[in-house]
Amino acid sequence: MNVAARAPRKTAAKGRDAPLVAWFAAQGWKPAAFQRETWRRYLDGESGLLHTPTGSGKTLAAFGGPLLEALSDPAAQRPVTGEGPRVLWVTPLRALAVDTARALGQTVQGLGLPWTVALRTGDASARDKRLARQGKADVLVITPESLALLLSYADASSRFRALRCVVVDEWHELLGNKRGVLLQLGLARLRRLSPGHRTWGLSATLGNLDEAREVLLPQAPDSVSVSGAKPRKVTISTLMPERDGRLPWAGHLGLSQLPRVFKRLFDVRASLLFTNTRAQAELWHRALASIWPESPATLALHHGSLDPKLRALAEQGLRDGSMRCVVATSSLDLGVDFPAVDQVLQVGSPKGVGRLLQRAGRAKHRPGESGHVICVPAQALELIEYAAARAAIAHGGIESRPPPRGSLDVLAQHAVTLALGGGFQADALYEEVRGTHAYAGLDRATWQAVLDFIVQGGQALSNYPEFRRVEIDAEGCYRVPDRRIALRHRLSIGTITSDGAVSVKYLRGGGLGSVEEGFLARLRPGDRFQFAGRTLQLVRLEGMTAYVRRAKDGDGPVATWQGGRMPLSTQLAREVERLYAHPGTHPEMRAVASLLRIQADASALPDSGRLVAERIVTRKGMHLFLFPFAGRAVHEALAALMALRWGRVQANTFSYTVNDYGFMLTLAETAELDEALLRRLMDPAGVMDDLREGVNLGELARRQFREIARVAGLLVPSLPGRAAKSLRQVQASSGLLYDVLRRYDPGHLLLAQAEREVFEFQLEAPRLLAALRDCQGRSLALCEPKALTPLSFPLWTESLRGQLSTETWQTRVARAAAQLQKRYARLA
DNA sequence: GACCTGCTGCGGGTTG
Repeated sequence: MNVAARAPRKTAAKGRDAPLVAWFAAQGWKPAAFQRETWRRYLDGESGLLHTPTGSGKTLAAFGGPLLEALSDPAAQRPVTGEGPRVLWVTPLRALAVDTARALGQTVQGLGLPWTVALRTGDASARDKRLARQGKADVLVITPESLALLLSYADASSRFRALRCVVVDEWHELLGNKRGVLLQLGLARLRRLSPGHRTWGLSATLGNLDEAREVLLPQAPDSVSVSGAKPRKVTISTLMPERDGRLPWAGHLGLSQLPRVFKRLFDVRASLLFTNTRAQAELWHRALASIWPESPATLALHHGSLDPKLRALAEQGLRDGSMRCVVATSSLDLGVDFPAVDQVLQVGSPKGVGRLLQRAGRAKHRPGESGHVICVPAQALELIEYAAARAAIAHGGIESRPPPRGSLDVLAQHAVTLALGGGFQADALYEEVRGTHAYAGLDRATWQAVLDFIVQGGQALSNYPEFRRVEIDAEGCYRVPDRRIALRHRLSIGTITSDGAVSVKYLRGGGLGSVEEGFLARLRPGDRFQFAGRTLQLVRLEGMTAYVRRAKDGDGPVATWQGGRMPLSTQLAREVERLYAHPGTHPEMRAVASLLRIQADASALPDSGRLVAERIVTRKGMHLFLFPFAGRAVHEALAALMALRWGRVQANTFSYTVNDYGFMLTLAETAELDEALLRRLMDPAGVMDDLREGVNLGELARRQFREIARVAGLLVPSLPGRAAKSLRQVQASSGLLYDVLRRYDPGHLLLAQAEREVFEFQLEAPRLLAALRDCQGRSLALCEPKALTPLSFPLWTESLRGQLSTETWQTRVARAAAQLQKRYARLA
């Protein structure tokens, strides 16, 4: 149930919240209706989810309840002495934790409560860590990982006795991933240790808000979502191509828009320029720096592979207003607000509705003012995505974040944590974890397999003592007897895994960040490369550290990373598809009108009820282009699937290229193709079996297994301060484990988990199935255009990339583009 | 003349 905050009801009017209202008044504020509503519900003993945009007083809404409770009860004001905390505040980000701890501390002080507020994250002060550890903090701000750590101490059960309230900030960020699952387990533990406390989640707008509440509060199925302040209106504008200035048909960098972006940057004081990839951010930063008229210190770069010190510098500049522009990736999507930012720009595809909203919201918060983002297209078809995002926002079509279920690696980790944290009884813990959303369906046999796994590693590994982590004592209690195992486990707590990266350092010390081994492998000492917004020269590579010196200038490749795939979200893709057929009045659609005319004339326009297929024969062979608009990952699986099935009908050699709109299947030999065959190739029946055969499942599962093995505690983590392990080392140990298990214990729970995750995450099987079913219901427009079309051209250029040098590639693309332009000139 | 693909997040210590 979703309730909007109304005027406070009678109970509140009776004045239970008077102390806070008075305090607010003294600050010159007036509590909002949703705040008083949240306080009232808290005082009535309720848990719930508070749905409200950032910067709207949600902190005081969530903190107010426990404050009021304490103000009316002298016993609750007494500082805790080992049984604390009273309030546990969970946030997914360290930086946010710091900010929150400060804000909560000021409030506590302002109200004259003798409480201690402490921060418990990896980088918290020793004092704060000690307070947390000894249960002497009244208010504790913590991350899901640090909470797991606290639960791993033998006296954990006595350190949460005073708990009255748990607040989970930015719950939408955790809901859809394994970090959220780890937190679900932690919360279930807290409910056991301290029955009766209340839990409040804070969430931004989300497609599955009700589900978000149910996952957070499985123990309170009739709890409510309180809607806070109205979400800020967000407007989207596009840096339209100038009259006659056309946009490229392919590509994603957007540097052709540099002069116009540059002008926009100097219209205001401070801007955030968002890109989709780290390499793209590096390129844009470099391009801007080459024409930057002000002090270089006013332009900065921010992404996840930069040294935290460099990132902090950029953030500080945004905070104190000295920064003019920061080029950033998602590393600045979240977290602390930067009131000095006047304007947000997004280069290239927004990828998702929620993502664009989030970025738009990073601009200055002024009461009553709407959020705004200026979209900068890198290629023509992206214009449609901007219009689609605007349309989706208008009717509230925002993405859901589906919560994971049954992640046995996380469960195994949690079980070892609790075995450390005073030990557990199998049956009691079974009931406890079944109380979470993620493991509500856990059966006895699987639970037993998890227990066997932590006790002896499973049958194939039982001879190796390092996998026998947990012992069962005479009372049937599961415990960790070995201190080394305890240390190892605490070191590998958490669900975030990443492969070893090479850190980049100056000879005289001073880290710049990290790059991937694969990128450095292409360089020799003396070579130059672009990273961290600088031109660097590689001096030498020592283990997992690259020593560099600053190069005056010169080229060299820009650092690249092989990150996630970020497929276009289903919501956005559907909207894009709809706009092709029903352009409406969006200015972006007017700008692509001639392009759509070409597409319609030479082939057909996509539509919600129509699937466009193009068959084009070139010297290379026969190309089939198909446009299901289902995102990269799905298209990859779909292309593999169709190649396999087609090969069964007729022997041939297949290759494919994919993007977010569709894929291109290339056949070495020309083949017959009609609608009936196409439909057969896309038949949803038997998809799973065919995928198993068609994609290299073994290799995918091997990779997925590496991450699962880490979370489950099978891989020995490198100790802090010691050299990081190279990818090859980790690959070797996880690969060995994988092979051993496959051979001697093929039913091992983690192997099954790896395969499941390959289907779910890498192949996006649920979305693939949905796409296939959806295609079944559509009419087919099987066209045979004489030349590449606006939709097929980008895929064709993509397919050339692997085969040609950059230069030849450029020439080929340019020539093809020129030919196309001539052919289509009469239409455009 | 149009072109360089792929994000983010966390985490030790039983002592000073």
